[in-house]
Amino acid sequence: MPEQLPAPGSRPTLEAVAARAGVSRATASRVVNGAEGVRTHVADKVREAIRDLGYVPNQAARTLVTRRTGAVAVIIAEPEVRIFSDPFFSRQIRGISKELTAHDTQLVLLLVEDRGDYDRIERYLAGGHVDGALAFSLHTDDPLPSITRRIGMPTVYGGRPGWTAGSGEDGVEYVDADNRGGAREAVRYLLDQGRRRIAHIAGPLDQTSATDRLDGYRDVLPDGDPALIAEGDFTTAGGARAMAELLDRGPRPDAVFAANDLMATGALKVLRERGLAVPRDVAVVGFDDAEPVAEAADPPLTTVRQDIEGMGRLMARLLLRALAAEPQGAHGLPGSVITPTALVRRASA
Amino acid sequence: MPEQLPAPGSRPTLEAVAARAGVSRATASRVVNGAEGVRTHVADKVREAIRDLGYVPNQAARTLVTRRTGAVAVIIAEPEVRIFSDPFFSRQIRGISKELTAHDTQLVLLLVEDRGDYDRIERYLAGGHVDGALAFSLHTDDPLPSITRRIGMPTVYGGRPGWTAGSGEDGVEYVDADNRGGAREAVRYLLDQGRRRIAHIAGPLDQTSATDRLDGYRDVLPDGDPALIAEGDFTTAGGARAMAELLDRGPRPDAVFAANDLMATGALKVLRERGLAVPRDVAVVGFDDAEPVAEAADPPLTTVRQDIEGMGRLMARLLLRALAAEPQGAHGLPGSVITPTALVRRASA
DNA sequence: TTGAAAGCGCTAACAA
DNA sequence: TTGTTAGCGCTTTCAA
Repeated sequence: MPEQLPAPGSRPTLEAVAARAGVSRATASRVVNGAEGVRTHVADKVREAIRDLGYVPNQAARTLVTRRTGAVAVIIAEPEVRIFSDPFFSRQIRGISKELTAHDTQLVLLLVEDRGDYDRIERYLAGGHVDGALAFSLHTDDPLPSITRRIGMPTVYGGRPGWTAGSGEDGVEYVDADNRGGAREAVRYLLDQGRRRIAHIAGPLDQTSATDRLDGYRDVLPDGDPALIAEGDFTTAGGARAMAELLDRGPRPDAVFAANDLMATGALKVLRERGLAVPRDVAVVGFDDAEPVAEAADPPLTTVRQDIEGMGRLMARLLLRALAAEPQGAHGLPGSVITPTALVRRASA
Repeated sequence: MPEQLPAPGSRPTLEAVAARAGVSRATASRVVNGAEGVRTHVADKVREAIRDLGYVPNQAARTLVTRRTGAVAVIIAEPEVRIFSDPFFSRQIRGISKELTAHDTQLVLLLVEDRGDYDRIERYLAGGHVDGALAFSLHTDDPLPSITRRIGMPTVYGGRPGWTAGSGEDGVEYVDADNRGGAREAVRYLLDQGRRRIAHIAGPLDQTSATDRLDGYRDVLPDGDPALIAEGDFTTAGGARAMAELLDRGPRPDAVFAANDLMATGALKVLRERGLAVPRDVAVVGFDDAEPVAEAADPPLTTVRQDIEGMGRLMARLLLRALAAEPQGAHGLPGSVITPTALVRRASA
């Protein structure tokens, strides 16, 4: 007769499992955690009790003693507009989720609505809810890095942070696409097609993905006309605005390289409205190969593909590696990773 | 001299706060939790100690005794394709996140990749990681409801579950848009425009959002030609396929009501390819008013808007209410909620 | 190979 | 109004 009958409505504890299997709590714990040195016969009995009782370990109790939560925070701080119009985030989260799941780690999503939210985020991270963090799209003055540093939370960034000059010095680890190289390839391609006035619709220049792509454009066209560069904001509307600006400014460009597909779509729309044929009059190249935007565009977009889901997986993998290396505390993370891009040819250029 | 010096690298505990403030742990706890009956002077001293030490309560310890985690799971089980091409989810998550944040509740994201994942989900929910769950897009045979029922996890669904005939009987609570009413409005509008052969591109008929919209279409056209109905899958490609089918089948429709905007976009593309003018030859109406798809479409889509973010907020609110009512255990949730839709007129019809 | 026992940090009776 | 105390369910020495 087990003396530890579970209270009605509550879940069975390890104590109950132990009692049912006729062993001590310690032994039951060993079996649950797959530790060595338990006689197979005993282990089997424990497993049977676990099955019978439908036992599931209580995470809070476990965390309290191990100081590990088995959870990772994903922090997304991005103005409303972009999160929704850009499939980028959901794709990357998908990659992250796959990798975390494969390692029995949970994903806690923290959406930052406004600046004041950072207090909440800091409290949350410091409260021991998660073992590490993944963060995206940092602007130059983002308070997150100083927070994670202060509380010693291992963090991997998606996209090169604005304050990092080159590759991962100062201990910041990140995963990014080869934005600069991809941009170079796009512009070179347009050049090879015989285009001579190649414009660029840049993203918001407080984001490194935007500046890196602009840098790539300039690498190929170092003596380009500055009037051929307009700044957008990574949205369709912004792309349209920039395209209109470009057309109004002076001699018509015969090609446009937009820093993402959404802006390229906006450009397409303006070109159509103005009666310009794509690619005959103006060739258009985007960036991202965003699903379904790029393929569904009219005409379908030639664009620079980046493996977004793969980048997400990579971020998770780097973080998990860091966590395995040091249970908690200072970073000391290894280098960052730059993933390759590839030009995808469709009808727009 | 406080005898409880925090171990190096670890965070200060309530014990340390109490020692520094010269009170007992219980009193410190009362201050942290804003309980009544602590002299202001004492409370101030405790708060000062909290500030000085940078104390943040340990969630695991708290959860262990209160049996509350302050976290809610959001479970998304949807084939890859749709999650990424449809802004629906990110929008709804946004609404959920806002509401949860406002109530100091965390959002744990569980993405279901395949059927086998449900074991993991069940273990997770049973492990006391979260107080409740929000789930989406249940197909008729989804195993989730039986799981949440078995382990007594309060759950609110997004979209009417397939096994529910009408409104929230059998204790299932959900939030859904007025799919049927919205569909009726769309079809009536086309009728009012003088359209006579109105086709419908339905969504996958194992989802209630698809069947409800089809029902709305049939409400208005009870004697319609069955050849005017084609089934899609809520993707652009599926919409294109269905539109092609419709055109190949027989007398050309002069209007199409697609069950979502993505499929409407696909239809638009096929119509354009076949040299049919929209809306002159064929009027097109979508559903969702998806950002940026509907507005960016060519021509911009007339569509049925639903307040997706609001639905997300509502889901969270219902769940939080249920959690407040009963700390844990059986459901007994109040009724479900149907939110209104509105026709948005643009150029396509 | 197993068990006894000491906490992890916190809340919540109950006493004072 | 405050303090003492008994756990919450688990892991992990340490001894047997």
